[in-house]
Amino acid sequence: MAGDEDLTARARIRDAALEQFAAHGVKGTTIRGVAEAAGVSPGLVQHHFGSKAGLRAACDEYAIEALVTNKKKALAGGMGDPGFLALAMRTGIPVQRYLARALVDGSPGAARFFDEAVAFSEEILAEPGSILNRPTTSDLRAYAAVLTTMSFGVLVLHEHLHRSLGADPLTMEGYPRLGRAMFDILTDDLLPAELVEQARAAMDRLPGDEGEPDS
Amino acid sequence: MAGDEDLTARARIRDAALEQFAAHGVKGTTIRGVAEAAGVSPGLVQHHFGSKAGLRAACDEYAIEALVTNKKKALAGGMGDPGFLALAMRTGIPVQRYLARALVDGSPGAARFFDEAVAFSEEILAEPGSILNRPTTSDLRAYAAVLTTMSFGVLVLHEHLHRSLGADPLTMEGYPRLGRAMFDILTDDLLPAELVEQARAAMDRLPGDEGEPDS
DNA sequence: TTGGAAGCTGAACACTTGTATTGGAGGCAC
DNA sequence: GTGCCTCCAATACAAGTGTTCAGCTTCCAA
Repeated sequence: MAGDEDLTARARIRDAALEQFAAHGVKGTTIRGVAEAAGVSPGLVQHHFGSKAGLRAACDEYAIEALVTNKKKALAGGMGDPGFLALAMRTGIPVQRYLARALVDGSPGAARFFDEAVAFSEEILAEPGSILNRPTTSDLRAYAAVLTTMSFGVLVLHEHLHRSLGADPLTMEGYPRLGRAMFDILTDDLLPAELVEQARAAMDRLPGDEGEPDS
Repeated sequence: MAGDEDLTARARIRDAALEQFAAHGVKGTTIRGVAEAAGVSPGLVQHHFGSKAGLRAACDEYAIEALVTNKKKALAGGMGDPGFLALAMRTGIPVQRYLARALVDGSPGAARFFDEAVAFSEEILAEPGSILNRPTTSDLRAYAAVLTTMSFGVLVLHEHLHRSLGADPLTMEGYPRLGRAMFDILTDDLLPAELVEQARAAMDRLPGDEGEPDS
């Protein structure tokens, strides 16, 4: 927001688009809206990105690149983190919000991003010398996928969490409550053993399920 | 899909709209598209619902009502469930998908729905004689909110889970893997005690956080 | 039979959308 | 200066949008 004038017009357009896409979705944002937010003419958006699809592709690329860079930094910094969580905390908020929305709107980049996050999770979970305890599951892939989904879910629905908690969990003010709650949930034995057994048995009786297929 | 012809045109329009809203978002669905899917003329949509906003409001109302009805049935049936989860499984898939999308697109109905789900979760968690173990947290509200968010997150991002797992977790074929993974995750002590302590301490050092505010 | 209300259609209107085009301003090599 | 490039604004246009409206059927009570 501050110091926007330092950026090139192209960068300002990209940033504005990132924000608009995140806030209103792909269909909901207009070239004209992005142009106005960036303080340029609609024509310039076309000039730099060719089309709305091109603009979105540029946002995808930028967001993923920003996230990868950050991930490398986080890992190099040596902070042991439970997969996505700590990473997400350190990454630019606009980028996160953009990816969260892209995940719902269905961009190819976001899908790739999600899949990589799952693979990364699975890798960490399987690692013998991991910081994490070894998960007790016979279906590591599903374990990783669901864990990833839950993490991203918090991102995607942060607006509702904001309303419910009174502070945006994606900001420094709101994050601690979210983080503590997640730790509590992941640490707690919320489900009584009998209930779990009962539910597992029930699911075993469901049709169309034969063990855990995997590639 | 089958036997649609039995429904009144109004109901067919509503069902088609529910599906289109879920699939393409509010901005992405058109009156003409809904009309075509329902096999009626665009004019009839206007006739029955007045406007696109009216159509959406009707979908909101219908979806929530369908869910509430189902919840009552589930509770009356006496199946102890961990809040939303089992409930969601028994509710109509289109309704779920619609609400998931509405949660992201931001409809008043969906927001209310989310808040009620949090309240319901909190209630069950606090209940002394609950089927669940008592959660160990000093911030029950955040606990319930995050738990709810995670559950809904699975719903919102089910498309990606589908891609990652090879089967839609919202169908009978795909659900067991999702369910088992969720149980594993909620049951596991994934995070080592030292790591949790360390992270909690780190969050205590964050600025802008004074205990847990509550209403 | 008649009248009117309800269900329903298709065309038309006003507006927004993405995109294409034209052309101007400012720097830079020659 | 001249030509040429990039950056940029303004306008124009075709497609798609929500919405309106006149008129058609169908049904049912009086």
